[in-house]
Amino acid sequence: MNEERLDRLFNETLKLISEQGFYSTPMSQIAKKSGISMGSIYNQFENKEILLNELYKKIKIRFANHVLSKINGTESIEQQIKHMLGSIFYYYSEQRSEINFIEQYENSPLITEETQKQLQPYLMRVFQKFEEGKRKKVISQLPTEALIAMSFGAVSSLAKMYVKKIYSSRMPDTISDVIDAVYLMIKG
Amino acid sequence: MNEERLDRLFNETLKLISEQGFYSTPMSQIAKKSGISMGSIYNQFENKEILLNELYKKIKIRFANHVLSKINGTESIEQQIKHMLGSIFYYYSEQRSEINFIEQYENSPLITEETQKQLQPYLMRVFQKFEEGKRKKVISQLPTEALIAMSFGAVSSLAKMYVKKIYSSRMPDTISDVIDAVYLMIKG
Amino acid sequence: MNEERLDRLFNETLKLISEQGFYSTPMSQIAKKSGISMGSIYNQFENKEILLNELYKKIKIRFANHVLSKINGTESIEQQIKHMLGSIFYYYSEQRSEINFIEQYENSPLITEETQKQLQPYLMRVFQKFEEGKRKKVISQLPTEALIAMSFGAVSSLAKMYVKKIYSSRMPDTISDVIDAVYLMIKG
Amino acid sequence: MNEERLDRLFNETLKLISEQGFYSTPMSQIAKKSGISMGSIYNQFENKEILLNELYKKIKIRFANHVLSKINGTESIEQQIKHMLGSIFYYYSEQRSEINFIEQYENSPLITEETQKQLQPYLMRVFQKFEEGKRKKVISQLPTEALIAMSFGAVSSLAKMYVKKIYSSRMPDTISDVIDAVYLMIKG
DNA sequence: TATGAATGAGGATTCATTCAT
DNA sequence: GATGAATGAATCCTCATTCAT
Repeated sequence: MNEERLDRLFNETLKLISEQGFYSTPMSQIAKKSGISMGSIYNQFENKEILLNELYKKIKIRFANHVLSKINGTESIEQQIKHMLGSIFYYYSEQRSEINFIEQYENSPLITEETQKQLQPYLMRVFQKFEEGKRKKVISQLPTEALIAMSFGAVSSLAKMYVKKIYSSRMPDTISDVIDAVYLMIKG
Repeated sequence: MNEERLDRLFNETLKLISEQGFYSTPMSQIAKKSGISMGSIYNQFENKEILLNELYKKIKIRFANHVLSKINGTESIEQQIKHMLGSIFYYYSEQRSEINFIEQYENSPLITEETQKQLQPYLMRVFQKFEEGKRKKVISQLPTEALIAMSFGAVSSLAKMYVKKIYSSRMPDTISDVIDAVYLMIKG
Repeated sequence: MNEERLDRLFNETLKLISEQGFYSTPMSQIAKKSGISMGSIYNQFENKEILLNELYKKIKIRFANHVLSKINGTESIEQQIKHMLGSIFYYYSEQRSEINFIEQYENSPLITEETQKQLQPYLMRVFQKFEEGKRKKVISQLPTEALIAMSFGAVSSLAKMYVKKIYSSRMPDTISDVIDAVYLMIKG
Repeated sequence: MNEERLDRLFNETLKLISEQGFYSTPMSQIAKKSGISMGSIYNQFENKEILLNELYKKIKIRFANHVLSKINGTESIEQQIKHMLGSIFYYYSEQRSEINFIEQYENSPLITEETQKQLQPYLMRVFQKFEEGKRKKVISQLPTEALIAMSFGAVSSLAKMYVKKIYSSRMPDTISDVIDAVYLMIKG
């Protein structure tokens, strides 16, 4: 299957599943929407579960790269971490299909230890950045994983709430305030 | 259906679904495990979706009550909020089936605006407590929903990570440190 | 599933498969013809393979009982064996569906050692009858299994050929001659 | 398609089907194992059924020639017939794949009258040999087809039983005894 | 009200066959 | 000729739901 077809398959699958859920999206519908026959899909992916797993990895890596793109600079650690948090917020707010898919998948029995492990390398650079911050004493000495979980969890929850409009629409004005607050938490 | 049977039904459903997921848990299995016939289940709940929705509400309310039980005291706002955060951490760490079910449900197409609204009253008291903090200037003036989302998001992410053992097992020692850090974030 | 329905299912399955073969007979057709829904069939039999296996055992036992019914008498060993051979000939000639099914099954990868073993007890009495003949010196001292295989193989081949009409239709006249000939073989 | 490729195709097909059965052996697997592309197979054989039919005829003829090779001699009719029976026994015992394929095919709905007729010429010489025996009064006056069916059926059943090891392993010692016994049957 | 056998629409998957290269 | 990716009809099987007892 050439790249163009594969892309189409992934994109349509993502769209359908984020709208309808895994189990309300039959393979036949994926085939129809993407214009790829079921036979070809099964030629490429052993079964539905594997298709979804591959899609998950692809999207998760794309997300990781988006966040990582903010930590290449020569800025201060504080600026780099705040940029990361900002791009997480952005991704959660804007890339609704991707985030919806990721959260469905991560809370389903489909996810495996194995898959999680395969994605670890992509998180390594984030990890190292926080460790660097700890060494330089610009952030708290709490366990690194804790700092990452707390800050990423805070920002993503915020963004999800924002999108759900439970919280009307004043958010954009306060994003940088909010990220400053989150940074206070990890600064200690 | 008497209360004892209903409880049994809910408990077994929760257990099965948290282990296998919604779509890998047939009604027939629920009937068998709970010792309630399928006829009786359908007599009580129009269909599977409604059964799950009722179970979701029941569990979510139980969770809310657990957290709310911490804000009845005469302690300082800070103490009360820290207790809430602590009980969220506890719940996420210990009540695995409940949390797993909740997260599956909230990330599935089964959840509806309607259901979310029905649960709003239970969050009202949390909301009021944060508002009180803002009035008394002991916490930040950021939007209340933002403060709640950030702090609850930080603690729950932390707890989930802790459980997954990505973060080995030193966590219990640092829970209060971590909660202190989260409080810094909302204190502003 | 009550006995009447089960009988209907077995009979229609037998008929369809002997006409069309295993793999050209979908479960849906079996369901339709027998008037039993697919759900009910799968409620009773885990899968198609198991349904066919059960049918095979049932038919094979019926066949065995038909043959065994001839060796209860007080006649001479020779008479009893000749009667058995006659009833094999009859069965192969008349019960076309049963024989066709049995031969399809025994030459397919569906048959298992296990199934063969389960049917052994039904052949025991035949075995003992031949052993008795050997003890009484009325038949050859060749291995008992060989005597059975040879004589049953001869008669069944004969019957199959007869049915296929390769051999026109004079057979009925000579059945007893033929059985006498077969008996010569085992008499030694 | 050159002869070498065709041979490879037939051999691999035979092997696969004798191990897995017709319907558990996809064309794609045959293509892969034989190293012949599906396109080439379909270029040579209109469809799967025709491929199998051609293979059947090829194997059946090979078997027939093996048996016929025993009746060219100048030996007595008795010796020639016994040699044929011996070679049938040998073939059934040793050429497991071929025999398995033949029996699967002959008991499936794939076999046609037409195919059977095409193979008749190969049996003609066997037929004539038995007729000669009848004329010379060295064997029974039963219908020739009956004599052939009985004797071939007896020997092949014996060999199949022997292979299945139901009958442990003493057989080789007694083959000639057994063939003598079979000859008694046709001698009358 | 409780039961659970019966139903059949719906979905995942397979595989013979085609055809553009 | 040779290739093998692409096709989609056909099949097995599942499971939410019903209803006679």
